[in-house]
Amino acid sequence: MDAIEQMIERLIDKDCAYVVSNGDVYFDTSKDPHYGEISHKVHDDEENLSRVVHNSEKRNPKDFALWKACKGGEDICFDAPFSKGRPGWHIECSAMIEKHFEGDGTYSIDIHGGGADLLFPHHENEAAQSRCATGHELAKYWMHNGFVQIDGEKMSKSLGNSFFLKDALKVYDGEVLRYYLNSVHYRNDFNFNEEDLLTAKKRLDKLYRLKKRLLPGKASAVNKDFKAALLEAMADDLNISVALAHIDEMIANANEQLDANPKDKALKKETLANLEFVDTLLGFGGKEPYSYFQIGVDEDLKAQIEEKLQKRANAKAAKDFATSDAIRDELTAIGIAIMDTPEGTVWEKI
RNA sequence: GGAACCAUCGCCAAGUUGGUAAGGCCGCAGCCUGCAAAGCUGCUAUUCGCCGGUUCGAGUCCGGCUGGUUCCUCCA
Repeated sequence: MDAIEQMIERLIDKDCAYVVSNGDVYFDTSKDPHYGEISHKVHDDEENLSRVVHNSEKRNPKDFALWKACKGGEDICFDAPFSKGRPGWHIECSAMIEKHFEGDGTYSIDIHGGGADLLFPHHENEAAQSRCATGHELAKYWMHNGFVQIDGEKMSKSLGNSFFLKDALKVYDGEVLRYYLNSVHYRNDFNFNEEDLLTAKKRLDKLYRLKKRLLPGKASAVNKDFKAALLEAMADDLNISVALAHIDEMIANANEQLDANPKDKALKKETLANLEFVDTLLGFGGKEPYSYFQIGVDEDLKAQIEEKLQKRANAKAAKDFATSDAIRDELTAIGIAIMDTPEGTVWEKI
């Protein structure tokens, strides 16, 4: 509260803010030549076209409250030099940032993020009051993310279409959700649906299948070109799509080379290092691959699967393919996919 | 009513100094396999919502239209 009050007082002293008759304090947007630059709002005096009726004591239609005077009754109020009341919406952020971040004299902080709905008026106002109070810019970069929608609709409790991660996590590995949610550029709207989530899972699955081919083994050094390509993509305003494309390409190349030479230790070690780098940078691919494919399968089911696989192995050895295929169908029916490899049969929960 | 952002292959999605369309899913063909699955190879947008304009050249710039999302009041 002290920091808030001090910042408001400073704005009043600099004539960037004014107190009206009821004790409200408003920021004078006309005193800030850069007002509107973040949200690309043009200065227009045709504010009477707005469907909103404004406080008549405002000097300019876009002036906003730094401090709201106490309305009495149950209203929570604080004592301040200008009036008894409470802070406006935006001032808390500006005050907090100034108090806790040193800045470099040009910017208080490097990056300020938030949802696209906060772009205006919140961030515009926050930036304006900080700019006038401190004499320098609040943030070097403003990043606004799009919204998560459910089947084309904004996710909200009132629409009844919200979901909780804890429910999704019962069915999907957390990394699948992370991969999916991060697979689209942060600024775009994100239409959440299970079909696309499954597509994301298929992509992550490929990474983990490759990892199965790499283990056991130790990582050596990450491939320089691969690392550079990923960093370049992410440095370009977090271009995750390009980064994921590089990862897909790396996976395909590794698989191709392993097909040609399954015992290429140097390749395995480097690829393992590549995957470790992906995990460090993007937060997926770091798990033990067999457990990744077994989420949601308890010990009981696991034993049943192993038993069926043993029977199938016996049938295959006896060339009884009718039986072995029947067992495979049984497993498929309960969501277990199997694949025969030179090292034996492995299974995955789909 | 005003404003901002967005609109690319069946689906998801890159493409910011304009130079001739990444990647993934699906699908098709092939290799591999007892058959599959997995993996690999090849193929799959003369075209970027629509209409104009600028330019030697536009998905990329400008204008208009259509469609979608968001903001323009309080609370944060």
